[in-house]
Amino acid sequence: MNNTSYHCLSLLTSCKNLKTLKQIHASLVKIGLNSEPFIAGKLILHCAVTISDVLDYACRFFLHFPNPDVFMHNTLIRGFSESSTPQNSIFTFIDMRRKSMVPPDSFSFAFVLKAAANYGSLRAGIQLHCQALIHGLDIHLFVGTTLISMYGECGSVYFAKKAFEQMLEPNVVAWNAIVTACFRCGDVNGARKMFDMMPFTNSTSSNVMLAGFAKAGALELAKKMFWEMKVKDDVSWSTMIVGFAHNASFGEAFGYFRELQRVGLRPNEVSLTGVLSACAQAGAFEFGKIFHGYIEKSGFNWITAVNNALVDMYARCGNMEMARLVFESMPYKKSVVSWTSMIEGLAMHGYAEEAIQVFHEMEGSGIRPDWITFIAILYACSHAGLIEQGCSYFSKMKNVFNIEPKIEHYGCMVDLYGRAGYLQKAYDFVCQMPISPNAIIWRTLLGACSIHGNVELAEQVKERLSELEPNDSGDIVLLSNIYAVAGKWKDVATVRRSMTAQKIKKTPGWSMIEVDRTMYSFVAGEKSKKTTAEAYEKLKEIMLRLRVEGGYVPEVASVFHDVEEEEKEDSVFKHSEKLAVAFGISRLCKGRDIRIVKNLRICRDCHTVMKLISKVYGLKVVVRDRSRFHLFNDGSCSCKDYW
DNA sequence: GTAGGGTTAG
Repeated sequence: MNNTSYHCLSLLTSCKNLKTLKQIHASLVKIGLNSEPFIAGKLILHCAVTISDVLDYACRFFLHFPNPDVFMHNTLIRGFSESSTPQNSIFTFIDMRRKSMVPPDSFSFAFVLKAAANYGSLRAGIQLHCQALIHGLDIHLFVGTTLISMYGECGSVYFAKKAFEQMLEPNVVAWNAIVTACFRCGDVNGARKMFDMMPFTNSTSSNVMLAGFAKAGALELAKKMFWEMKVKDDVSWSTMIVGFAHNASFGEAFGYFRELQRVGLRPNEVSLTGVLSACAQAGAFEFGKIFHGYIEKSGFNWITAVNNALVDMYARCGNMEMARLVFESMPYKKSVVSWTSMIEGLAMHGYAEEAIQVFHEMEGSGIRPDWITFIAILYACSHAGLIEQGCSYFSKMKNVFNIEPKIEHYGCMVDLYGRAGYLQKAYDFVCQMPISPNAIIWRTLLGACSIHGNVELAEQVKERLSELEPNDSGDIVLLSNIYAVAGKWKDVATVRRSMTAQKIKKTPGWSMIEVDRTMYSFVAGEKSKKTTAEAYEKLKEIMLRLRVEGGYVPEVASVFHDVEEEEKEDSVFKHSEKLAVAFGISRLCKGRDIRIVKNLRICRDCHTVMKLISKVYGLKVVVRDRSRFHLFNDGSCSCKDYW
């Protein structure tokens, strides 16, 4: 290789964006080096892997290259395997087998199997396994390990174990892979068995177990193992903290975070994202701000993942100004997660237009939206009643971005039509879906029937739901409420009786509020706690003032059963968000916003009460319910009563 | 010149 080639190579490696890359490519063409296999390989490696989102360019270059070698094929296969269209990785592999004279090597299989795993296609995985067998590469150590992981990710623990058994000399990585595969397929006992049989011990293997237990929700097992571990590295601690956050054990997430510092370790970026996720879910705004301060001080604000967690935390704590500030001052390139978090945050707050604008900015910045971005944008449209725009994004996703809609996207579309009152259209849409609808899809439609009081359709939908998940308390309560609003008390009674007979309990509603850096939770109808008693006292006073000054009339139409008016009032009076807001008014300093997080959807009556409180008491109330944010200010809500 | 197992946000 001559000096010019070396010069071109070093230019390539330092190149960071498509514009410079195009310039280098042009000069390569000029001096005739673009057909040099080694240089061409490096060029394609750069487009397909190193610089993000220039895969199209890599592909075009590849297609025009006379006889691409195995390296170039592998690189393109690798680039597609991590993209939002892993199928293209498999197509490239097939093309290589059909058209090219170069046989695949162990790298080809490692990459293309990863694509099958990312695509979640067991069928493709098995066919590729056969191909590997034909080439005698199925027993290759790296290929074998990738086979195990692929089968695990495609949900077949049986094939994963088979692939493991066929390995000649499995090393520690292969053992860890089979344990992870068992966990991924929900085979916790299998994972434990394999772990006990392992001829190696290192801390990675134990961390595999911790992560597996935590993901399976077996926190007690994870804790037991964690405390028995002689060497706990920072991954062990981070794994526990993230595990707690995922399982809604927020107190323990914070506790372990403190403890890791107490034993003399420093928090790393993963443990920080863990505690931020706990803050985000619990709506712990004050805690979140403290962690933010720590992140700034200790220099973790350079890490994209940490910033993304901050954006999400602020958004879920109802502070979009701070979310935006973090988002806009991110030092490194924003990732697709950064953009999506921002879009979702805006959408949750009902700022649909802004969410759409950020989506366009994202397109302009060259970051390709992925399937979750589309969920966020469809959610924004459905919650703002932007039906035409929602439909156009849905088709754009398929036609422009080549992203195959998943069941979640179909769910958004059902919500889009249903919420806006096009119930028949929503129903037809469900019937024509190419994927068979799951319980969530039908439940979305049932929710729409509830909003628009369509009893007939609700009954049909509930029947479908009963086939899939017969004992879901939420569905039964929803149907009963639909009957109640329609005044069909006989049907309400029948539903209630069957619920009692089958011993189905209603999911208790809870609300949380942060006062003086302490989280207080309230449960509907609960009377035992001291804080609850305090809240009840204050609530009585508030309701009286709302009646006198705000002209409040209780909205009790959806109350569960046909009882006297006074009793109905009493029933909505007990809702946890009312207790939380009363507690906030009683404890928080004047002028402070009240922020509440609730696990279920806010009811119509509570919604009215919050609006009146914001007017009569002259304060801002922010309620994050199961599906979105409500910002109550001066007598109205940011959701414009559309939720 | 490219690869496999553990924790990272939406």
